[in-house]
Amino acid sequence: MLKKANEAGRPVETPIPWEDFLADIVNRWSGETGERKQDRSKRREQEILRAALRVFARDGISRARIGDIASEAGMPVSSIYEYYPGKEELAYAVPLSVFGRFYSEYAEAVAGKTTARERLRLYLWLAADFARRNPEWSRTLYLEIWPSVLVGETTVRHAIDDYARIIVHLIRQGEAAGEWPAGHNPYETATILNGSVNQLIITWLIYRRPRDLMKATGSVIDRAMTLLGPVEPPRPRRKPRPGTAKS
Amino acid sequence: MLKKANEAGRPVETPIPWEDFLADIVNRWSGETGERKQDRSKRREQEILRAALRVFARDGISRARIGDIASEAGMPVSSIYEYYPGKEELAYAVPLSVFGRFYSEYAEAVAGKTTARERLRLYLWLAADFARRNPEWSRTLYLEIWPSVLVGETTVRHAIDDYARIIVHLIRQGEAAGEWPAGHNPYETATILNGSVNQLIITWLIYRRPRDLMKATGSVIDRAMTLLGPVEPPRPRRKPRPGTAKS
DNA sequence: TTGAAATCCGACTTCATTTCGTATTTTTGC
DNA sequence: GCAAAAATACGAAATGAAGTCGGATTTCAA
Repeated sequence: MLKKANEAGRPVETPIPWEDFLADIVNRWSGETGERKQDRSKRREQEILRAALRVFARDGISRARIGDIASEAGMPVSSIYEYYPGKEELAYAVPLSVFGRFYSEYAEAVAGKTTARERLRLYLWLAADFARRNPEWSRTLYLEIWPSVLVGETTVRHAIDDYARIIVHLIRQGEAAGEWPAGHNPYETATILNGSVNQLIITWLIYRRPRDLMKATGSVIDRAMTLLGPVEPPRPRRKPRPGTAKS
Repeated sequence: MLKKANEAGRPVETPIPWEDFLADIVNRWSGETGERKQDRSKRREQEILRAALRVFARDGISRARIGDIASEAGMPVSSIYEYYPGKEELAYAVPLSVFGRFYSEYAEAVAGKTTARERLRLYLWLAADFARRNPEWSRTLYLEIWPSVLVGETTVRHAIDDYARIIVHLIRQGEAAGEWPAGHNPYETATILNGSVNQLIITWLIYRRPRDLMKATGSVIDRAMTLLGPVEPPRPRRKPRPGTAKS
């Protein structure tokens, strides 16, 4: 097992087993949304969240009205306040309720993968695919919540931090396993990977371009991941040359 | 002159000279903010914008109150409405008033650069540096305006579109000049470059990390730009496509 | 200087968020 | 099962910020 040195005084913690690391995160976000005692209330809370998801995605958080969410959920306005202290808190609860599903999906899908490269590729790919399949959620998360100043010390912020943590972890994992060289700052690499995929998703959400999001995602991920190092150590480097002049 | 083929029916327009292309954009955003007749009004409008910039950056757009902006600017609330139809429009006007400065700075700094690679590198670098030097502006732009759903067919959106257009243009420029091969989709390359730098800026704005933004920016840009191709093509001896450029 | 246009500003209106007291339903103790 | 207690539901009323209006004031050009 390769032993990694600390850099810049930050504990690197490579030895944490991948399964534990991931399970920890999955558990943290798959919990129930609230702490309601009665069953009826739990159902009601779900209805509020589903209604809020739709209305927020349709009108944007700032233009959305609690009244609309209430009627969409089929209950009086004041009942919303029984569950959430205000509009802002509700807006933060909405993406969280879906975040757990993303991590679960990933945990299940990644089970068969053994290399850090495969795991990382799948992770980035799934992020885009999940956003594509849950457009109302991704609209609210990527266009309104994620970059917002308002995200102070909130729970959503921790969920988003975990999102990035996984990428950094996988980069270190690949270094430790010798899948790619360890020369670069993992945070910088993660910034490039994460930023590329986010940019792709955001552009798609706003402009519906590229038309085929997942095709572009595959292509962008593959290119960005070449920054990690050679695909397969023994293989001589060959640049992708898709545009052959003639067939 | 290199003739580029259209792809996906979108006009490519490579032949547009760089200077004209850039001057066009600089002019578009360096104009005056409003169409006020009196001098006093122009000063007043500037005061509103400056006050709004501060308050929006401090409280976030949704929490900011027009009343606070008014007192910060030393005028009654209703005077704000004399200049802007509402809070949302004011929020969009704020970043625009600074956008022109960014393009001007770039136009001036890029004047000496002759290769597309240098121009592109400077552009990305300046974006981060400008954000760092104007934290109130960048906070509002990157964390609230830029990704927002609310940015429908607004003027800010066009300003942001131009931001991305420049990147794509420079990538094509480098292809045309043989600085790097032309095999890749320029939009994908632009997504990676743009996304990486944006991610870096956003992370810095929220977490103040990396501590030294510009050092990290240099490093991230250099790495991401290696995706374009070899650093120095001594002589473009073999092009992927036949019949390209000058013999 | 002077009048028309531009601008200023305090009071008022509108509308969405949030609070509150009571009614209703669910759970708990026996 | 049956109260009593706890949890939840909801209408109405309060709060507060955004936005409107029309008369007063200032600017500018002739």
